[in-house]
Amino acid sequence: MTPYARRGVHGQTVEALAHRILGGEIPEGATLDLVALQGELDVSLTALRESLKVLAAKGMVDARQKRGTFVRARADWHLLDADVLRWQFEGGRTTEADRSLLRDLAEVRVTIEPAAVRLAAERRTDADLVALAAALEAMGQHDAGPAHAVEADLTFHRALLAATHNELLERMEMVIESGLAHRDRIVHSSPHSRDPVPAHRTVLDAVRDGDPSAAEAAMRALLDQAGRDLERIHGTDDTKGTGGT
Amino acid sequence: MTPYARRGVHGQTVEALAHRILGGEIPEGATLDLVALQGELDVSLTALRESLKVLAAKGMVDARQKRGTFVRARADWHLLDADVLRWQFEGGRTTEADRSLLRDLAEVRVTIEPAAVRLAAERRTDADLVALAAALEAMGQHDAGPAHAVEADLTFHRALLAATHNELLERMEMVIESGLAHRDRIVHSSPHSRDPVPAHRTVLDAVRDGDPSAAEAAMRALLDQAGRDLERIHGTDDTKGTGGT
DNA sequence: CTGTCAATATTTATTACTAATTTAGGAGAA
DNA sequence: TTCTCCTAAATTAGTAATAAATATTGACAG
Repeated sequence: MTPYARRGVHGQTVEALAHRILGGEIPEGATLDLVALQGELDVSLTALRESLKVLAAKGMVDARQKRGTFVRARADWHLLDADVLRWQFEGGRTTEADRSLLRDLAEVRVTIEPAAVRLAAERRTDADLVALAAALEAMGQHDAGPAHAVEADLTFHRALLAATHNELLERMEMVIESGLAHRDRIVHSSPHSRDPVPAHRTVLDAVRDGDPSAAEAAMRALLDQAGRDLERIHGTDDTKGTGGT
Repeated sequence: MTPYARRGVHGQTVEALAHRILGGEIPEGATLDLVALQGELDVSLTALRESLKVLAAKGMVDARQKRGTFVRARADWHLLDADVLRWQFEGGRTTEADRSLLRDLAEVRVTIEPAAVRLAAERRTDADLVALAAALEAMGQHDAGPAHAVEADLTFHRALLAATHNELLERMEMVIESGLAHRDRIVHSSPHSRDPVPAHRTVLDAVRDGDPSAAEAAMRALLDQAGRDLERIHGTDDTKGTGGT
């Protein structure tokens, strides 16, 4: 499920270290005291090193002989990595950096998704359409619980990216997913939520018709509406609002 | 420099494994015979495990008890990771998958960069403008060698992403970089290459003026021209062509 | 002042062993 | 038969101690 093995002591060690670094507890450029951490986290040196290897693979730390193991500059973090993205949200309560990340996330969505639907409209196969229709269907089942609806929403957007038949764009799923997940944390399943299905159906129709411009317009409308809804909730701190992307 | 520690025996092991998997030598879903690999690569079991940890962090393998360590489905690979991207090109000669990846890369650029310059035009600081101007300056020095020109080109586009002040978009650099690097391998520094500076200057001017629409248009023109040039070279296999993005 | 060489400290890699876990498969019950 | 639970084997996960490699530092010679 998760990209790296999250099982066992090792996984916990990775998470603990990641949270410390992403939370700023261990600042950029700091050299880690391996022995101290070893005792602190209660793991062996080998386990600690394997954990650091995972973080190194994500550009967060670098271990060099003599100089020691140190935290790399934030500019080197693989912020597009699914784990790094998740850790940032898990880390702490809503901070300033958190808010900034959220803005960035939204901007990426607005960048990627309209372009993606254009390609999807041009390349979608019948199988893609089936997947999209199924996701839309699932979104319509309001009685299956809020978690179900969110999952269906995500599935729809994932299917959309898959329909581009561009492997790289498909991987942007991680970003879209993070954005959606957090959005959901704010807009926690209000009973008065606006029905997200119609807007999504408009997108699907355009994709089915192979009309890139209409698809893009529909997607922009969808994102724009979601953004305004979110803003409204944020501003008034009122729990009524949107129910979907 | 590289995200994971590439030094020593360990780095080599990671690369070797990565190439085997990305090259299809070890197919998706295959379970790895750790002991066999250990002897084959001539490393200890621990070192092998640490290498696999790096690959696990990039979504390429998963190690589960009893079931063994196996190659994950390609859909799980972190294709947006700089290393994974690089390994794919390093792996083998120009294959069909390679060509497909190249197309995907180009599409991502066309998606990201026009949107990025819009943001850059709105948010660029004076420092950003200085960096952009410096990169443009460097591009103009035709006598400094082809490698220098390519590096300057890259620097320009990197500075552009930085000017968006969106950390996530900034990380897309990896993708842009891969695209540029490979483009360069095809368009190997023709002496008759078209001067890339004017098109880039148009972009810079629009960004300086804070005109998002003009900036986007200029970037689209730039990408479009580069794409057509590349296509022409590809089609006619003629070495004359573009000299910049 | 500069470059080479060696001392030194610290990480990386090896070896060998133990522990934890998970799934396959069988036993027994419904 | 089929489902559940339990046992057992297989394999990764983790520990610890040691050896090797390598980068930094300082000293010394050119």
